[in-house]
Amino acid sequence: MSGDDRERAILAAAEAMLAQRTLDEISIDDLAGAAGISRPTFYFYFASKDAVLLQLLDRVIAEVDRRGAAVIPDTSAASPDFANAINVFVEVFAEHRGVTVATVAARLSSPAIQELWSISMQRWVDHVAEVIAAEQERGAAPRGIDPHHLSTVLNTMNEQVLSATFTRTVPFVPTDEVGAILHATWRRAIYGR
Amino acid sequence: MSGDDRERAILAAAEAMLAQRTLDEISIDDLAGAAGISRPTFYFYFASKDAVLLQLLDRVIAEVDRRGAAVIPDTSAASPDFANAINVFVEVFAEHRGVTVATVAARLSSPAIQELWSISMQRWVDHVAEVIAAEQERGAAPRGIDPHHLSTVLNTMNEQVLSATFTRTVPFVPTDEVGAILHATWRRAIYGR
DNA sequence: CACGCTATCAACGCTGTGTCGACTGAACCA
DNA sequence: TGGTTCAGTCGACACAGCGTTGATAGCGTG
Repeated sequence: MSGDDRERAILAAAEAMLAQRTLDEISIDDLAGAAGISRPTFYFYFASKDAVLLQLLDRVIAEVDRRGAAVIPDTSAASPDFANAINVFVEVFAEHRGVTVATVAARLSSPAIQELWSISMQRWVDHVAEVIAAEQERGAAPRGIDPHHLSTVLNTMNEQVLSATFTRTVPFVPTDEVGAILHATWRRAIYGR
Repeated sequence: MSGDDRERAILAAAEAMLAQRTLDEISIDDLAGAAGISRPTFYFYFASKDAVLLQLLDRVIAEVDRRGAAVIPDTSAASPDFANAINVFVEVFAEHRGVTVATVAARLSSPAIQELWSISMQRWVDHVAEVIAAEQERGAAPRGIDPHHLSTVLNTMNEQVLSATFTRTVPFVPTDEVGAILHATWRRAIYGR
């Protein structure tokens, strides 16, 4: 087994385990064992557990961006399609719920994860803010809330609502309705009154 | 110094430290030291760090409920006052931001904190859901989103937006505007279109 | 064939947690 | 007054998990 295979094995083991338990219920020994190596050898491939999660998160974010590029609401569109964009988020994060949930927890303790998540969030927030501003510009959406602030709270809402739904932390909204509920709330918050 | 004094000293030390650093940057040794006792003696008073946080959180929730009772929107009110209710949340949690931030982190690992937070959230969600339902009933708010689901996403949004604001985790909205922004978003989400 | 590079791990030291057993002193009887 | 109880205290231990060091083994390549 080559080095690349080992690295892949660690990542695969981590994602599989994260589907079952928290990151800090997983020891480096567990990961190493699942990849067929000893703990010190783990450090040859990754500097820490967080570094593994960081790489998993990086993939997930790349997938969101890739699948999102096709459907992300356009500033120039007459009536931007938020529903599809939100659906991409819901679907991709649901497919990787272990990584998603672990990220939400780990970003509070790991600066690296914090930063990666932060940068991605900012990109999404900025883009949505532009779309909202354009809608206000053309009179389709009312002014009254700063587009960037509104975009921030809506994106933050999505993040936490999805995390709660995935972990079934009451109160939460059902998985199969979460996309529709979020979208309806966005539409009202952006276009309402 | 009596036993009760020691217990109070531990709680006070914990809240003071939480204003500066994370719960898991605080060791039991730190808490014991600050309260003038040794680590084993700490266990005479609390079963764990989480138990200390649990008690601090309990107080904060009690304060929210006490100060909230006066202003919580009434189902029978002609036009419920969400602004004041949200302000109570913002103010009380801001006064105890250390405890608030630690709670958001610890509930992912501590079942006891999870449960206390969960139960309180559910109470707030249920109450707001009733108010929304009443508003829909009397025709002041449009139907289209289930009141309980809407209440869930709005309360979840508040929780996360406040946490992000307190930790200054970008993207976040400024502290002095967060109440107004949340309230404006609630109003649109409940009454909009 | 020797040099360097990848890959590996036994063994170590460290930090933090939680427990056990023994000790102290004050209050409360008998 | 002298024993008993009990809240309060801590030294010392065992343990889990992290991260590092240093030594080793194999493989390719000039």
